[in-house]
Formats: sequence, C-alpha cells, structure tokens
Amino acid sequence: MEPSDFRMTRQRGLILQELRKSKSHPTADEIYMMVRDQLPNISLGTVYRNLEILSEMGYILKLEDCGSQRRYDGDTGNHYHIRCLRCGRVDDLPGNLVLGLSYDPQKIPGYTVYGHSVVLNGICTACNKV
Amino acid sequence: MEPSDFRMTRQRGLILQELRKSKSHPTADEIYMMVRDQLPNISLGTVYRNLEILSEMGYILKLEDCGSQRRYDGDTGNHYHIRCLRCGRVDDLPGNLVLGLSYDPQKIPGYTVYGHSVVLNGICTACNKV
DNA sequence: GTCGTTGCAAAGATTTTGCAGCGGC
DNA sequence: GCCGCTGCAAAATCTTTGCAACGAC
Repeated sequence: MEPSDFRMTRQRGLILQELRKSKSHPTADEIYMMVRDQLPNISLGTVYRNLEILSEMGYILKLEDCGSQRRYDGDTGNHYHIRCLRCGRVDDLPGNLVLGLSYDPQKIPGYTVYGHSVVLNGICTACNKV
Repeated sequence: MEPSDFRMTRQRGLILQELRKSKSHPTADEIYMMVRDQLPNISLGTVYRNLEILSEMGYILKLEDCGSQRRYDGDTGNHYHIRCLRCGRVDDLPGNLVLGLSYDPQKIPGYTVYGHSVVLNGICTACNKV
C-alpha cells in the first residue's frame, strides 16, 4: 500500500491510541477487548488487519519473540523486554539498561542483519506469590 | 511426570535423534516429516506430545522467541540465534560471539530473572538472491 | 500386569481471507 | 466518486486433547 492511500479510520485510530496508551504489550484479542468499549461493533478481523498495516507503516511493532502468541507494542523506540514464563506478561526493560554486543552484528556469515531483540525470561511478582 | 516413569519409545527416540542431528531449528511439522521416513504411521499429535515432554525433561529446548511459530532446538547449551525475516529460517550464532549485559539481570524490579534470549534479525543469503 | 504412550480424530486457539456494502478523503 | 476499509463469517494454520488399544519396563 502506498502511504498516500493510508486512511485514518475511527477503528484504526482507536487501535493505535489504545496501543500507545497501554504499557502492557497486548495480544490482538486484548486490543479487541479494549477497543470494543468505544466501538462495540468492531470485528476481530479488523483489529488484525489494522495491526498488520500499522506495523507495516512503522507506527507500531509486532512482537514475535515474546512467546508463541503474537503481541503488539505501541513504542517503536529501541528497547528490550522481559517476559513472565508463567503468565505470559511482557514488560519493558528500563531504558538505561543498555546491551553491549561483543561483536559486529553486520558480520554474521550468511545473513544481512537488520536488528536484534533481547528478552529476559523470569517469573513476575504476581506469579511468584501463587 | 516422575523422571523414573519416562519411557524411551521408538517414536520418542527418533524425534530426539532427528532433532539432535538437525542444524535447523525445525517446527513440529518439520520434525513430523523427518520422522515419518522411518515411522510412517507416527501421528503429529505424538510429535507434539513428545516435544513437550522432552523439553520438560530438559533434553531439548522449546523456542518461543524466533517468530510466531514454535521451533525446537536439540542443543540445550547456552547459545543465541539469528533468524531470517523473510523465510523464517533460524540458525545458531557462532559460539564465540558472546554477549555482554551492562547490568545485573537479577536486579529487574518486579521479576525474578532466570535467563535471557537474544535473536538477531536479518535476511539470509538465499532470500537475498530472490 | 501396570500405566505411560500411541494413532486417530475432534476440538481449541490463533490468524487470515472473501465478499458486499460503507465511508474517508 | 473512488477505492481502501469494515463487519461478518468461513477458512486456514497451529496446537492440544479424549479415547481405546498398544507396548516399555
């Protein structure tokens, strides 16, 4: 799709707004729930289609490295995640925690590298109490 | 399941063997294909059940951080991965590429950290040619 | 012989898609 | 008014599960 053909519909705007407001990294279904408060007739298919388009256009990030179920991130800035192995919750790592790679990621044979992701795995406080 | 109740069936043995032999990080379906050469009647359900058990027992690793589809790794040693954004292929990073975290992963508020994963994202040579 | 495991098939969960009408620009 | 977008529903994809027979130990 040409960016010039991109239309900001009510559905798309709400999805983007909810995602940017949210600190969790919701699944498509969770976003669907959030948006339905304000647009009860929106369909889950529309949510999926918009999440796909918004990530293609660079407005949001598709997370495919935090468990089997896909999640979405309204913050496209460079940052890492931490994930609870028990409940699946995903949080941001504090921004000042910087990662140092001890090699040049451009020098991996067989690949052209465009980025990387880091996910810490643990158990969150809530799950630890159970 | 108590480890003492663990039975090494023909199916389980073959799955483990194929996984250890393989350098790719196959999906359940790909493992199913591999094993069917030698056990044509094995079912996909059996493959899934065994992969689950083998990973619980620590024989293999379940990869949930290399794209939406789950993959499995016969190498349980500490190592990182690189993934092709176009075809989904996953390779190991050479072992001498070590990661330096600039902080103590035990000190993340709200979590008890048990491990971390790093995945480089890029395009593999084969996909680059297309 | 016990009880964990298997093949089969159905169900569950997640994601994608075809289509006719709607609505942003 | 054009054409991208929507809701709906069906389909596709991936994973789990119930069950009766089988087989590892």
